[in-house]
Amino acid sequence: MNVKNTAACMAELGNETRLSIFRFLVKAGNKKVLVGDIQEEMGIPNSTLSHHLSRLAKVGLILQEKNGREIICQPQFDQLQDMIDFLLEECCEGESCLTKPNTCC
Amino acid sequence: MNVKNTAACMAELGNETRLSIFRFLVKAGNKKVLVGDIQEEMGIPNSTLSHHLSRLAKVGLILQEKNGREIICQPQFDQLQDMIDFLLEECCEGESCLTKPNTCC
DNA sequence: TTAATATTTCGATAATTATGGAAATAATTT
DNA sequence: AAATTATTTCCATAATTATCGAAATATTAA
Repeated sequence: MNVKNTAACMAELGNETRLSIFRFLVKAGNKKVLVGDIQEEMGIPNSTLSHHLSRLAKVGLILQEKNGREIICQPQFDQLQDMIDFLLEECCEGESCLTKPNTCC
Repeated sequence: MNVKNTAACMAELGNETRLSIFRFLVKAGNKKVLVGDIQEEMGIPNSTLSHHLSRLAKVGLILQEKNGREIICQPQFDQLQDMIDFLLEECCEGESCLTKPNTCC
């Protein structure tokens, strides 16, 4: 992971609509969630939803798998974890940290 | 934590310059870092840096404490942790998850 | 082979953001 | 008090983004 990638992921999750979509997928976990399911949950127009999903997919936070005329959306936990790891990578240069000594490093 | 707050934090970290600034502060941990130190590290104009710092402060990811004519900047680990926690809050509805069973929930 | 369904692409508009120069403020030193 | 230092505010510009209606595409069902 690097700054560019991590910032890109963060930016995508930095939109309320996309964050809600992503959390919905994270919650669903290994269930098969279709674009239509997300639309029903979120109540936003097709085109808007499609825009957000393609952005999440572009940075690797979700994967879209085609199945007939439906598309299954899955969150990519590895990518999420890499993003979080990068954020704390060099925390406190290995020493104890301000608020919770030795817990964040 | 809620969607609004978390998205706001993510959005701020979704900019490469701000992410670099924030990681620099996280790395420094409990050392006193001044705006000028960050400027030296980043090599960007005063006005641009000030803009980014005030955005990070606005969402609570950093705290700026005035000390004479200098300003000490500190990362807010609690806010960071809350943000990360919210992201995984309802992960897999408590069941094992796709990539690393029982590790993310 | 027509109709229905699921999803994306196109196109336009409004809003937000990043950037940095110049001036302003505020604290310290001379 | 004048000069220096640290940082912010103001201003303008260019770039990116969110939104959604309408049309397009692709798959399945009638």
